[in-house]
Amino acid sequence: MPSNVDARIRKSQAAIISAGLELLGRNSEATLSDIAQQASVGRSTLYRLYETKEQLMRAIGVHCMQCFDAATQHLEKDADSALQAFHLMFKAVLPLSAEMEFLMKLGDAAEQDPELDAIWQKQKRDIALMVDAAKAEGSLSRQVPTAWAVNLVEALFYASWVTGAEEQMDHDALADLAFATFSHGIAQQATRA
Amino acid sequence: MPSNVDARIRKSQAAIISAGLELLGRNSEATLSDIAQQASVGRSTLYRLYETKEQLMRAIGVHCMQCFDAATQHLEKDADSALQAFHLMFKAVLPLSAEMEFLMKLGDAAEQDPELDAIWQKQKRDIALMVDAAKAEGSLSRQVPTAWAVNLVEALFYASWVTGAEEQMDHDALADLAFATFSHGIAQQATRA
DNA sequence: AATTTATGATACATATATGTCCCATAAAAG
DNA sequence: CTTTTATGGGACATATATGTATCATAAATT
Repeated sequence: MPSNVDARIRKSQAAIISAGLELLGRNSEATLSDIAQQASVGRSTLYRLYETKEQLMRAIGVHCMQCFDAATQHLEKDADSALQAFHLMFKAVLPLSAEMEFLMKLGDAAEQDPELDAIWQKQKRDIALMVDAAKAEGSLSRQVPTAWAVNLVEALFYASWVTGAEEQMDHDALADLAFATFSHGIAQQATRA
Repeated sequence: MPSNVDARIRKSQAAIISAGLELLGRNSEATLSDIAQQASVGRSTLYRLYETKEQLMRAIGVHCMQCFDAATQHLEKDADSALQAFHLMFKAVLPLSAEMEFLMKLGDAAEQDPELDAIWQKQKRDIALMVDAAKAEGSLSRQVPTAWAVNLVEALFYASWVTGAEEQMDHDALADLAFATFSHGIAQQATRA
């Protein structure tokens, strides 16, 4: 899609978002000068495209959400069951490590910004729906609070990301570990003597 | 213990550490002025006691580690099994929510500071020893990488802390949830048809 | 090819957090 | 009670990130 906006702008924006994702992900106090340099873009251009630092953070946050949405959109269609959807989710999300790192490190900054917080809460609501579907299906225990399950998913993202960074494990193996931990951890105990 | 240091210094230090724990935990870009004010202490006093902001962060980090150590020291003695030690650990650690929040939000700042990083790594090594003990005992699966189990513990701390902040759940219930998720999640599957 | 438009470099203004110094005062220590 | 010592407040210096404005140049759109 050509999109009726100047090609130079699109190029600059892409470079800035990518650089910001990397630098702000690694160190949330990275400077706009650092980001401009990393993006091979003049500092003026950055300020022309994003009025303030918060707007840049917001733009990157939105970008991350779009990535997540794109990666997780078709889960419910492709999955055999509501539970399996979580497996596909881990497989789809773990490769987005840069975006994950950004959202992780974002943390407190997100709470202050209403727009970023809205994004974050929407993600959680989507996961909550998946949890409820799995409960309705009978594959997740109704004893487990939905809020716990949702936060557990986030936590498993975190654990996967950290483990992937420390050890040299590929995303697929991590996704399997995460899903096994998730499902066996809060699955309804089928047959117990 | 009177400790041969002036009573005023001890009082100031305690107030500063407490204020820093709270403010830096909530927003890692809190100002030294903010902290001094919250501690009801002159800014000069803060600078007299801690030469730089990093030193203050370090001091708070050390304080947190001491709290964790104090809370988890007797686990292995009191626990019936290596696995149960994790249950006691969750119960002991979750009430330290301020310290947890600080260490969570610390994140990237810790990696930069060698002393804080050393503290962090030591914590992980201690947990790794507990994991290995539980593996040796046969209550945790040897299939699960120790690194994964360690990061899972951290992740469950995170999930517990977030859930506790969102919902109004008491620490004991959260500890039970976390332990159940942990043990059923990576436990050796006893009898499976 | 002509025109429009984004770019990058530079200079400039500003706010703010950090860190230092000093001194009268108050509170411990002896 | 006397001496020692930490405190708090204020003034001061400094570095640095943010944000603004200008303009010649280069790259797109037409």
